[in-house]
Amino acid sequence: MSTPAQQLTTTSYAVLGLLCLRDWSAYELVTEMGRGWSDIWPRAVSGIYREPKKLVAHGLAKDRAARTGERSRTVYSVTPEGREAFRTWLATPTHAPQLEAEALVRAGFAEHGGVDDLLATVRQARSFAIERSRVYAAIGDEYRTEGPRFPERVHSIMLVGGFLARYFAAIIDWADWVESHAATWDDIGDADAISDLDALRADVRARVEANLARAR
Amino acid sequence: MSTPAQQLTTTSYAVLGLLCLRDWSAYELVTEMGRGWSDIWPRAVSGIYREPKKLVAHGLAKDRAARTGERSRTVYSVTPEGREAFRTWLATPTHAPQLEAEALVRAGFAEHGGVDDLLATVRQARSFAIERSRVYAAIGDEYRTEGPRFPERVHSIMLVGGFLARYFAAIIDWADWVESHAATWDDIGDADAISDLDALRADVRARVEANLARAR
DNA sequence: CGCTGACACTCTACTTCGGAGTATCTTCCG
DNA sequence: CGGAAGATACTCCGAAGTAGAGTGTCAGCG
Repeated sequence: MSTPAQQLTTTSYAVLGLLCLRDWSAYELVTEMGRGWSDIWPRAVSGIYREPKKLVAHGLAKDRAARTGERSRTVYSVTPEGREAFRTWLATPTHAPQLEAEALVRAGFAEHGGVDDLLATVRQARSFAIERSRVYAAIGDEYRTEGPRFPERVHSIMLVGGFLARYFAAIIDWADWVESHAATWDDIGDADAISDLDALRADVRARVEANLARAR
Repeated sequence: MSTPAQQLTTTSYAVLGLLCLRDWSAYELVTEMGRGWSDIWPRAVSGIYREPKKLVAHGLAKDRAARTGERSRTVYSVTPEGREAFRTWLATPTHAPQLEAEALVRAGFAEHGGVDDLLATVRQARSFAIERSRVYAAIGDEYRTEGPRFPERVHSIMLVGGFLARYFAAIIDWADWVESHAATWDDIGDADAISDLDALRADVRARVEANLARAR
């Protein structure tokens, strides 16, 4: 038996992780990845539909046809080999996080626009973090009223929640910091016109050094 | 003159933003994007080489051949239309940030591996944040001893630095929080075996609610 | 009852992007 | 001088995203 040509990726393992929890139809996998994982592993719908097929090709999952009325759908389940492969993957080194923050690209060239542009950008980033926090607060409420969907793995979910809460807090904190300074700026085009530049520098320096002070 | 087929992307505008600062060879653009922007807008080298050509096709930049000995290279400069297009782009709404954090995928399925796997993952994420903070501390030292490369735009750079310092702090904080809990776990396979699960929940809840308390 | 809109459910073709690899010239250092 | 590192740029192929397509189900409304 030859190795299938398509390589398994982090996305493959994320889907495999879901299959280790229960059987899912392809649509359910798409919905679950969109609802529960897109803040830390965003993937296009088409890509998610591809993954379980790859897992089947690798022998890590099995598919079966199911029906809703005359409507056909495919349900995927994990194989023992799949469980083993997932456990093995968890023991491999992790890739570094990658952040794509267009708002930061814009802030990094703020001098080419206006103060209003910068403030609008910052407020959009802030709104994003608040809205996402709102979604997770609702999930927390749901857990407390109806119980978690997978009670046996709540501790793992809390680890993710703890990260996201801190990540969104960092965005909100940053946005407020920028706004507190930029709102006083008349002219953004030249650093010479920024009267509180030293305060900006001092904040950054103190925080970077605080991070380094936590090195082991 | 027909509109070129390839659409301009955030990467296009990031490169255009650099061109607004000075002329750059393609190699210099690749180096600069890798050094100064990859923590907020990571892009493959091959993709960056493609961008200035697109800008030229759109009339936002011009290219000219240059030489080092017999070695040829291409130097790109911004056009007035390019400057205007960049200014216009800065006034458009920004896309939400996107984070791909494999460590979080792993943490989110931690119950399928061992405590050691989780701790290793968390420590790798922590090391990443410390190392990146170290790079920015060195850049800060360089700014203080040799002066910034673009003194007129230091305030914009500080805005990016302020975000990254907070982002890395969030990662370090999260890693220490996870480690403080996970190091006491014997069995990670079932939430029933997690004696400090309530502390995990309380941390997440308090932080999510603190974020919401900052809503406007 | 029939129609419509939203949802359930899935896929494909094409384009863009990333990573790995390639190649050649230039400079520096032992 | 030779080798390593840097300068300089590109190609190829697989991964991933976008846009679009299609079909069944169900609830609500005229």
